[in-house]
Amino acid sequence: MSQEFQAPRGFHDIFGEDLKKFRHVSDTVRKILKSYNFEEIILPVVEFADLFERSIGEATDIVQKEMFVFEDKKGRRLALRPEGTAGAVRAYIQNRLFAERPYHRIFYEGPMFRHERPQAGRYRQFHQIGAEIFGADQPVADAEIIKISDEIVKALNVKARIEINSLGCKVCRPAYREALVGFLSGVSEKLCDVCKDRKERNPLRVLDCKVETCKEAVKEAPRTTDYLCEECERHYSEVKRLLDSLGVSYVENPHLVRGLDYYTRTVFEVVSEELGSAVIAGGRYDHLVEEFGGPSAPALGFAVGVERLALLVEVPKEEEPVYFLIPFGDVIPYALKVAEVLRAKGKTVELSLRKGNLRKQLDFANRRGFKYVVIVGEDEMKEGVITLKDMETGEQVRIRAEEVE
RNA sequence: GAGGGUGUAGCUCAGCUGGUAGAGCGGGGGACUGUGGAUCCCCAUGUCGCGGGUUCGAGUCCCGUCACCCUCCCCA
Repeated sequence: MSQEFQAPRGFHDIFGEDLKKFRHVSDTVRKILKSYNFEEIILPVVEFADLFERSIGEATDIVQKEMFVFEDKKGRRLALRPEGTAGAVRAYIQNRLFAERPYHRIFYEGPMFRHERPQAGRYRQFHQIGAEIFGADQPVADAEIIKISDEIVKALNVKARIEINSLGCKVCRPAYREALVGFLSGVSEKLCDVCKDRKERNPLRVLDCKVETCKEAVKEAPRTTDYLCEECERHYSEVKRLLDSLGVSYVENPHLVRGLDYYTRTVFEVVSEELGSAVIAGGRYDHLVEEFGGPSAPALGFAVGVERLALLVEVPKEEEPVYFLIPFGDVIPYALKVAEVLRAKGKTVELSLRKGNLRKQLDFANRRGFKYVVIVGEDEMKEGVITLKDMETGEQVRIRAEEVE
């Protein structure tokens, strides 16, 4: 067999066991979100490129080198979405959801695209489930979002720790940034080459660097939390107090900054030690809706990395039994009738297309792991019955299809 | 985008310093046309990722390319 085509780098077919894990993650997350009454919205995969450029930030890596950008026939710059929040904000404004009621909880699920080098748990097309709350400035909303993340990893039985931080707001962030830049120029020689560059472009990210010398250099750096204005401080304390009362365990990471420009105040990540990366992450973005021409609507949200979680989960085995129907001899029309009767009773029935004698058929059924086999031969047809065999016990009975329980 | 590794049958992998393809598992057929998990026999596993070069001769050496894995950058 010579093969002409393969999927492009970073694009994957998801099937078999992987798909079972994928669905398990997705179903679990959706169930939890629905229990909080989040409403689903299906968002387009393509948006105008500048939607992402202006929300995520021109200087970020996602925008600078990871976006799939292309032109339509009229020369407009479109992009495959690299994340979901920007599109959700656009939809919130465009559909005037803010006019319906003071706040909104929505969620969406689907593929995201980033043009980067694939690695374990990282693909060019990957899937996220994102949830957003629009029109809420209360700390309880932050606590709720983080609590949901905690519920998700617990429900999936995944080991992960929650890290939180506060980045401050329009009022306190500039002062902090200035202090940080000042500090960084002082330790400039100790920083790695990447960080020397980052210091100018995106100074907050230096705090996040994994190079040992940088970690060391940055130990005494000013912390975002030391520069919070009174309101941000109060907000952050309240979020923590609520998390404590909910029994959600977390660690404060003053160096957690996140890579997207739109974040304000609370940011958080749910980090898997095993993967060494975040499986859920999010935060507050209080000005984005307004910046995009909507009303003043403080908002927050998070995104769940479905593939990353799928790498970490075990799928519970509780599949419904499948009836494997073996027609034997010249009985196809009768066999089809039998299948119809069983399906009408809610059973899952697979008609065997395997050729060969009964022994082969049973051998095949055994290897496929079917719980039940239904044998329909000429004898059965004559009497209007079926032979139902339990493959685990080996017991079998001759009954009418209508009598199957 | 940078660095390293890998690519041989459906899967897991052998194949020594160049001499024209192997094993196990899996698959198909049979022993055995109405009763599975066992055993035995037989069969096919294939453009050795793809393209070029060196050579009398390339799975093996060289170059390019594509994909995957790992590290970095960054992120879910």
